[in-house]
Amino acid sequence: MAQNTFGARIKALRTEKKLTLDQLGELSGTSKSYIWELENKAPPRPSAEKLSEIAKALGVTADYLIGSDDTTRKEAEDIAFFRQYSGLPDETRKHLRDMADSLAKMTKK
Amino acid sequence: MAQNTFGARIKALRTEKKLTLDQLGELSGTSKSYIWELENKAPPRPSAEKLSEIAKALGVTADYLIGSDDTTRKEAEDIAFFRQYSGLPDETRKHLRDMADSLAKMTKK
DNA sequence: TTAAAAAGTTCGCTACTCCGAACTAGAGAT
DNA sequence: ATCTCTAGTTCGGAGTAGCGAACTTTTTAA
Repeated sequence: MAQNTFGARIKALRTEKKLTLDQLGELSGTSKSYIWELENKAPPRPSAEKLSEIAKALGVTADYLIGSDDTTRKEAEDIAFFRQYSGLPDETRKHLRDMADSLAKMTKK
Repeated sequence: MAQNTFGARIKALRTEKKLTLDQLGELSGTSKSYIWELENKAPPRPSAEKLSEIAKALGVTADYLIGSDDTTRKEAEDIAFFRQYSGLPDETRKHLRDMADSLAKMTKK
């Protein structure tokens, strides 16, 4: 059982994505033992670097994981997506927008 | 002279807001000596907690300071604002939206 | 059932974060 | 020129982040 908000959020996201400790460790440039400690030991005080990499690997913002503000998970995912989108090349962004249009039409009628 | 992107961004924001090392330290729950080290020593590896508090004090996102992605400063400020806005009570948000409307009209004509 | 593989847990150690306190530089007043 | 106030800089050390490697538990395969 997670001992803290931060750990609980990581664990929730990790298990939902069906990642093992090892896999998330690899994805975020850290170790499985440390991921486990973050999830289960209190209080966790990761470096900004680790936090950022873990958040990126899980597709949310760092602030959501920290829980420093009351950003909701949905918001965190949206912002993370927006950020990723902003960094894509022009053509890819257009591609994405087109797909969004199609999807919007499908759900509308 | 700042020795790294991270430090350069903090320094730029701090001096722009006319804050001293001491003041930013106070605002972000840290010390002036440490703020100075972040600005001038390489490579800085602050804890997530410190990073988050400093970002909040400077009104930008943590990810912008880290420079882990290519989020622009404008984006970082917008996102930080959006986040803050989202956490405000209904009435205050309405208030803000009204003010935005007025401002929009003024700039339009 | 049981052997092997995968996932999770523990722990000791090294290296680095972060602070306080002392020091230096600069700016203004007299 | 000197005094004072403020801002910036240096540094030693306490405490902890984060790792690897060994260990335990759970899952999978036969």
